[in-house]
Amino acid sequence: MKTDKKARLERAGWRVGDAADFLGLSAGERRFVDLKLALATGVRQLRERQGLTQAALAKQLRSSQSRIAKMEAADASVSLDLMMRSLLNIGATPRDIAKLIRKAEAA
Amino acid sequence: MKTDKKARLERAGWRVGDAADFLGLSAGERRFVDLKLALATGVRQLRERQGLTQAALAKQLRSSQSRIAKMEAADASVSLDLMMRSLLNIGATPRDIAKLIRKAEAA
DNA sequence: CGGGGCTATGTCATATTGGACATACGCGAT
DNA sequence: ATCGCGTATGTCCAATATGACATAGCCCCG
Repeated sequence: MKTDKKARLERAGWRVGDAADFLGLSAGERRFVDLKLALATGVRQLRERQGLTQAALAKQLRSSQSRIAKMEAADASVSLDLMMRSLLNIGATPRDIAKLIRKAEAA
Repeated sequence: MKTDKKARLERAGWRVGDAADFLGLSAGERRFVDLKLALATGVRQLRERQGLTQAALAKQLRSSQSRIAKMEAADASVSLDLMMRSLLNIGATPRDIAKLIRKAEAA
């Protein structure tokens, strides 16, 4: 894993390469955060493509600017549910989402 | 929407075709539940393919049999996060998940 | 007819996530 | 330098999801 990516994840509140490693869950967990990163990117792209500010999107989703920011940063405090709902309400189709997820393949 | 599907959703705690319809969020919400249904199905298939019981899977995921049951029923009380983590820990690749999501296209 | 193994459903206390708010940061324009 | 605008980050407490447990239903075997 590239160090800048690692740093980015750690800033986002994830503990990378720590004690969880010897537990069976870590492989899946890693994929999980990669997947979240991919969706986070998707949200930002879609939002920008529509020329919306975070605040505008927040209003549309009845959320808040800070949530959107955290979401786009794949902060550990935001759920996949919120990301998915956001994507779907921004106009992403299941197909678009599937595409985003396949991008997480590389990891 | 087929009536049996509707009934299943309602049993699972979703309100289908209700007041939310005139809010902007409903289209996305519908896609969201379809997506959950698709993933729920995926979890069950993968689990059965591996010859695991719900209890066994629960242990592997440090969860409980009842959560797994609700998850496979796409109960409104289970998050996408749990489903994703489960899928990933069961051996589903992002690619597999993307495929499941594309199945939600039809809806 | 049990009894055992598996799944379904309901409830509860605890843990995690949510929106809101405040505030800091970055950056271009005046 | 000081706005103005957008984004980032941190902290509240209200709302929602969690595992655990109890219990019920279903099959299948004896």
